[in-house]
Amino acid sequence: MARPRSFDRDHVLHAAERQFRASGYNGTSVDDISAATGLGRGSLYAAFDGKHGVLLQAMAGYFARLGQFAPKALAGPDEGALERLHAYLLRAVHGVPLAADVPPAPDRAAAACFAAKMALEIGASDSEVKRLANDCFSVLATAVAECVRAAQRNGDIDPDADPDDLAYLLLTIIRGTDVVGAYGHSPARLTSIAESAFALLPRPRHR
Amino acid sequence: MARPRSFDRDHVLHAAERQFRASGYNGTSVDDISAATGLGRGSLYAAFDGKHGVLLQAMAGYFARLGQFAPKALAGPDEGALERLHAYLLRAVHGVPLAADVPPAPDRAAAACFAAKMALEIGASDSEVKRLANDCFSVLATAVAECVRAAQRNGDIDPDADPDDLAYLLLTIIRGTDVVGAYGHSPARLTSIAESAFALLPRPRHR
DNA sequence: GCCGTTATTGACAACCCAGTACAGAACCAT
DNA sequence: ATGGTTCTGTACTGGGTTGTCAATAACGGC
Repeated sequence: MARPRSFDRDHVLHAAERQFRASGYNGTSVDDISAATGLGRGSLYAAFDGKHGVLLQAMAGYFARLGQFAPKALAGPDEGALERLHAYLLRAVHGVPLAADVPPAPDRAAAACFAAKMALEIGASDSEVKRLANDCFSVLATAVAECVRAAQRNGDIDPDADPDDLAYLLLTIIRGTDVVGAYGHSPARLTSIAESAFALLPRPRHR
Repeated sequence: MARPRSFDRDHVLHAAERQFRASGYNGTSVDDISAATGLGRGSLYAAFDGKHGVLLQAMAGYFARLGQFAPKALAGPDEGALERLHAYLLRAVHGVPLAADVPPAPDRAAAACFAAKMALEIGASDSEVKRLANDCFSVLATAVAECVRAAQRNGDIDPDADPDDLAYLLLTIIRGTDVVGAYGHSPARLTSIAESAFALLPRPRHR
């Protein structure tokens, strides 16, 4: 009946996300997005309603990927919960893990949580971005807290510890490594931070 | 001999810092800086060499304030070291503390570490900003590590723990709360994160 | 094969921005 | 007072930005 789209929507949004990640929101022009995605200006406006629309929809796509991967990586039987937490922490510290085995990104600066980066840059004046970013955080917090509870059931974490508090703390550390990574610190340093954090998790009092 | 400056250099840089904090680097125009500082374009260029110069010098001023306050807040006798660490952590979580008793900022978003915010936004493509930000981090890391060592000498922290690792971890948490704060979480939640982190510090094995 | 419908493209206009140039003002030494 | 020097504000320019528009291309039902 009518001419079909010549591009894959998710693919375009992902390319735009990479661009926003690399240059920030205010640092990327519509022409940059156009070059990164291969789409002309007109198509961008027709399909996504301009720069801000691209951002919102790219963040929604990011949120969807996050909500799909994180629970999968953290859920499972109680026996392996602590080890899953350990593995997730170690990977997250080198960039938000969004796929099973692919390392998140070549350079650390481009691997920081997309939602966090946008929230820090424009969240103060863009409540929609702020809300979307918070949603991303909530999904992760829920998944991590559930994993902590599993580890508690298995006797690997102090049952008196509040699993939600612990989840918030762990995610705060992960987000903190985004910043420390942006300073230029080595992956080894970030791994060391993650290991230190993991070692401090409260173990059961009496064995 | 010649006409003297009609403005206070540090005062101007501080106003510019506030503006950069509120809108980001790419989000503030020279006119914004002009309005925030009360200086005309000409003066800005003559005194600070344009927008980028203003940023660099504002960051240098921030670094200086940081290097002056943090060691003062953390240094002292071994007996009080753990408590100083506690107090610093609790305050830092609500914004980088730069003065003795003034609370850092009214809203949390504007209180995030200036250096960290700039490093995340443009550090990937501006090595000078990246270096300055890292300097800020190093000053804090040194001061915190020294305080950890003092607490270890006093028997309040496990002497087997690596004080540098611990300092990095604590600062990572503090930087992480900048991000979590930007999501819009309440001060109470941030305090809770800080208390959780403090509670997990490794205490001496046998009392 | 034609036609309605939708995507795509490139160009265009209005606007904003960084940086510069110039003219005037303020100060101090003499 | 006056002149030399430096600060201050404003107007200007070249470049880049965003959002829109009209013309063109592609597809599928008929």
